[in-house]
Amino acid sequence: MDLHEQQAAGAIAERIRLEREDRGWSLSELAERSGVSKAMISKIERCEASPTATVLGRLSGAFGLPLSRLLALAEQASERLMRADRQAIWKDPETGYTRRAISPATGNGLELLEVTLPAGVRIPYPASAFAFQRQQIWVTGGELEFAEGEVVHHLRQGDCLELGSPQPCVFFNPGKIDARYVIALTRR
Amino acid sequence: MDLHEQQAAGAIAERIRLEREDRGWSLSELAERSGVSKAMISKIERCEASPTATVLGRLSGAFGLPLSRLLALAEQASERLMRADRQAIWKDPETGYTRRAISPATGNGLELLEVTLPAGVRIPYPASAFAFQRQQIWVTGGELEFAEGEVVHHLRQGDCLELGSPQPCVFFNPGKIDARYVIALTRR
DNA sequence: TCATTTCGTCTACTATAAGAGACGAAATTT
DNA sequence: AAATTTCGTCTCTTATAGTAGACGAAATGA
Repeated sequence: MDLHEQQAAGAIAERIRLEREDRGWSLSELAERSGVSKAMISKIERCEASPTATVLGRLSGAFGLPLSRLLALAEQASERLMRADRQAIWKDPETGYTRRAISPATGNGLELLEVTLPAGVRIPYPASAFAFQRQQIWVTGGELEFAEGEVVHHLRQGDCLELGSPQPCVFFNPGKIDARYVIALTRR
Repeated sequence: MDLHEQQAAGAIAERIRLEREDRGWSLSELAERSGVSKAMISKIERCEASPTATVLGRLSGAFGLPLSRLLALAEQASERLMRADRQAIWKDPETGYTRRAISPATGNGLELLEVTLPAGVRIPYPASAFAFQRQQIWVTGGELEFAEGEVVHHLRQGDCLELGSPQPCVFFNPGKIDARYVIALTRR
């Protein structure tokens, strides 16, 4: 279980306890309302179990919240300050492509990602990935060839590109050294 | 498993398959990227297993999406037309309080709920439940005593109240017959 | 045409989520 | 103060989530 998941699990646990206590419900009461055993809810709140989608659905139902909203609240619950050593990092085992989530979960829809793209690596994205967001790409090191639909942009260190309407895109590093760039995006 | 959960599970399954296929990834490829076995991903996509929060976290990580966003997309994926017989209903076993989700998941932030509140029943909500939404209450049958912080509103059939700033609220049915009302709310 | 690879499903097994009920601590009642 | 209730945790069992690897079908290549 990596850092990202640990945070998620802990945040979900806290959020469920919070929603329950806000309503003044005991474990037994929530158990009765949701149909999930109180032993299980206790374990979930203490991070001793990872709830299934089924159980999360029942709990969010009892709270009268859509599941996505319960999760969003959980993610928002964390700190406004995200220390460098707590930022979630994800690395593609195959290409060495690395993505670091800079922003705290409380991003108010604004997210910063720092990406390292090894030389020669090509990363395609479907148009749907850009459907509900605006984003900019700021190259901080190396060079990047960014294909936005049919249009190809050659970006060098310091360049910053704002993306247009959603299109299938490809990130490609044509150079001999790692490319580094920052993605800034706002949701919706 | 009630209707709400069935839909959720099915929608999650579809969404995961969609995100995977959009990226042109095979089960093996997603398995490698996410650290979840391809057998498990196959079961999840075919609704033969309910993924744990841990596994959902790994999958959303591989897609580069926050978990709440993946779930939100899953919920949005359903039809624009929500047939009456497919609307999720939740009933409090203790009080008989019933809530029906009228709107399709594609509500664009607009949700309609129809509530039946039995005579004499009292339902409190914490202020936090109203934090990121505007809502109105429209009484369609019986009468409703709605306490918004210190202020108490007596609502009769046909009345419609717009809620103010977030405060702890209480729904109470002072009458002798079921109260029925519609909640219209916009998120954020 | 036959071999090789790739894909998703299936089988068998292990790890763990989930439920039923017991238990001790704390609060409440009489 | 003793009895009763309420609360959250713990124990034990069962159900099922999750993994490793085999398998047949389809696609690809020689």
